[in-house]
Amino acid sequence: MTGEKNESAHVATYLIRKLERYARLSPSEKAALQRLGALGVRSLRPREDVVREGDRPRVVNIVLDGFACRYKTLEDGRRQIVGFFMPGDICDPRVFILKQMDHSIASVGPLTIAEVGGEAMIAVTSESPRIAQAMWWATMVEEAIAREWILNVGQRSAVERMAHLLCELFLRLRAVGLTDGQSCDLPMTQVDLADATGLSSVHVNRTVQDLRASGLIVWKGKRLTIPNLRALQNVGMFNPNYLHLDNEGDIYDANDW
Amino acid sequence: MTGEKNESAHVATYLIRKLERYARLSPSEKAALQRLGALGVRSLRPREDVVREGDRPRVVNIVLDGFACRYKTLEDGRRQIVGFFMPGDICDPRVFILKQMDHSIASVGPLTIAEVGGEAMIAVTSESPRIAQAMWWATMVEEAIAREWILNVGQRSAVERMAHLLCELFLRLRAVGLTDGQSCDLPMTQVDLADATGLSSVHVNRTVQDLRASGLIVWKGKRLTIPNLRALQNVGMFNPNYLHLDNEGDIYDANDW
DNA sequence: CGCCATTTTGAGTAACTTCAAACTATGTGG
DNA sequence: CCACATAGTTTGAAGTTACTCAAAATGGCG
Repeated sequence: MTGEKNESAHVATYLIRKLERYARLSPSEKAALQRLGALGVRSLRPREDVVREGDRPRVVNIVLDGFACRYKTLEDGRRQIVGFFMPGDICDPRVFILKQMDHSIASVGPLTIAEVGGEAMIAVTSESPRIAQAMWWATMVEEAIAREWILNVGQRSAVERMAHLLCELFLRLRAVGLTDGQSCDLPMTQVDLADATGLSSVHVNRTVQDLRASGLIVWKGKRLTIPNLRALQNVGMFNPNYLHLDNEGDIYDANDW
Repeated sequence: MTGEKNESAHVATYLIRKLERYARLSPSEKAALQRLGALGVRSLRPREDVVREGDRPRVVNIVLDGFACRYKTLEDGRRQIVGFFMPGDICDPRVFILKQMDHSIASVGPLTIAEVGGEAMIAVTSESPRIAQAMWWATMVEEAIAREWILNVGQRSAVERMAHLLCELFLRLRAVGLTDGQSCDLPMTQVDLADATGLSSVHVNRTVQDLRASGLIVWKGKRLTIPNLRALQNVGMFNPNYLHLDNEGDIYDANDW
């Protein structure tokens, strides 16, 4: 029950934790983010669309709880997941600039999101340059993740790809405090992983079995354990630099508490 | 000799053309962009690195003339091109926020770029909200392109992939006025295309030959002709929506000329 | 002309796909 | 608590696409 305790008390907890990966925020900045996250809260069941390709984006979606994914489809039904969203992730702080969505967003497991109007997003960033910077940072990290995925799908073998993806998910979850030692919740099915890695679900299954057999992962019923993260990283040739998790904007840390 | 005439007279011609895909700019805004592009101009020979993974980003690079690419490599040498830059493209208007590059940028053919300091970038966007918006727009388009590449590499077959990539390059070039009817300059080698599509260069060669045999492309010595763009788009299941080229910000058009 | 980069060809192979069926969990209603 | 339905995982076997290796041909350039 990921984050249920926090959800009621602090809607934007993960958002704040995420942005604080870039720079520490002042209490008033945190309060502003809390207000953002509390605006319009929406709950979805697994596998529901949040926005569909072709829609005119009306609001900025911020993930409060659960997982979502961006995906694109080809005319003939082939589907590619092009990114995962987890608590704290902002689905493009400036989407509303665009006339139409070029991809869809859907829930993976059960999902809670905040819907924030464009004006509110602009307001929060124009009031705090540090938040504005943090939004740019988050956007660049997203782009970096997309590029790493191109590398993943373009060059890595099936085992490498799976290992890499699992490392990424684990580290991103850990960055917002959603891991529990070596374990974390993972609501996605093998079919989802297939769509995300560009492999067939059959091959994903065999690959997962390989990783299990090597003792690199323990994965049962929506719960993933990585006994030796370093080892899994090696298999996936995972270099975490693209996640830019090391408090890069520490120069911008708030000093007004 | 792509853009040589313009280069001396109007350094930032393509940058302006590109941003005007989003919203028409006022003369003073254009002048500001001209000044940006004229700051530090740098020329590179083919296959030289502009920035390397691990570097601390110092400046924002803006392509004035020629092609560049972003690429990432794996420990064992496998290389993936994760995006191409062409004249008018900005290599991340806010890179300097990050502590280190998570990828490298290199010239493809001969390349001319402008190096713009972070302060100048901030200045130009804070002076004109329309330019600021246009920078966000350009960034989102870049991300959209990256996502489309994930789809390309993850789901499309070799022929589809090649067709799709060529359509993208052609349309992006056309958007800044660098096509000549059905033709355009393309400095990349088949090895580059292989690195960009995640295929082996041998297979790229065979795929290109297929496309040639079907009359879909004429490609000889750095010059590409697409006799029937619609047909090539169909083969690649190319939907241009992700390029957001249709003057999406027309509401923001300047009315002060 | 000669050198080097690039493209092209051939042949054998590996990685992953497809299809189809069986098995296992999970949740629901009686 | 069982029976059933449904979603998800697992297995087997055969097929394909694209890869590798290696060599030959072509092209561009000084």
